Amino acid sequence: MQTKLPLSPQVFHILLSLAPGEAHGYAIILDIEQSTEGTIRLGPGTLYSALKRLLADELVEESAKARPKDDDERRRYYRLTAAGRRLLGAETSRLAKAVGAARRAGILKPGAI
Amino acid sequence: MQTKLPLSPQVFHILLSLAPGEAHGYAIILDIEQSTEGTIRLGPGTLYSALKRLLADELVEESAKARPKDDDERRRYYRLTAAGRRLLGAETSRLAKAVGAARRAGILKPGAI
DNA sequence: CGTACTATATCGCCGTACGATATAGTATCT
DNA sequence: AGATACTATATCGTACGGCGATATAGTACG
Repeated sequence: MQTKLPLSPQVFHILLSLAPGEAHGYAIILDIEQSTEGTIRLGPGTLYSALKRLLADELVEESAKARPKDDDERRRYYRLTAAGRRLLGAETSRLAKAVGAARRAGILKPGAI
Repeated sequence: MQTKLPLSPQVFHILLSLAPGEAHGYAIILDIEQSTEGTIRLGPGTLYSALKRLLADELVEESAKARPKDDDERRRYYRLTAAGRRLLGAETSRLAKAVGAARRAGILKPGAI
């Protein structure tokens, strides 16, 4: 994968899901669906293949976190690397500029978020 | 093409380029490169195939605008349809929410745009 | 005891981003 | 005049990635 901008919306949301801390794959799927109000839905093919690429590019790493003893054994936890966090920041900044340009072009209704 | 969200960054910028008014293909390429400071660069393959799809989906239409008499005859001008403008607005709103979420997650350095 | 959910993983299809190439007119430089 | 670069659109082939389908299997519920 090209580790440069722009990121696909899917990859951006995967990284964003990992920003607060570690999460396992299925939790990422649910989090993205919830936080985007259903606009972005990842199937397993999208998520696990994207995670594999992110691991290979060292933007994400697997974390051997201390699990509570009733945690589902199948879960694998992931977290951002420093490079992943930087890339997420760069993409966020790019998107913020794009939104600003769209605003200036009068795309959003006055008062829209 | 799916006329629903999310848009690819490339398609988003093509629509955004057409927001102020009509433009021809090559002008779109130059405008995107300039407005993104070189972050997004479309090759002809990307632009013209995307335009073809946007025309087929009636998000963009060709405009027979009044040309100045010294205008390059080869140029073909495009403009947003109402549906295209709505879609661009929906995508902008989606991106604004995503940027807001990233901000709340502390991704951007304090003071960043 | 069947249905649904949780959880990860792989396969294959298909759309699309992209570079290469083609064509050709215009502009600039020497 | 000839070479080079830029403007402008178009098509082709490839490669990557998003995505659904499928597999596996454990958990939860009624």
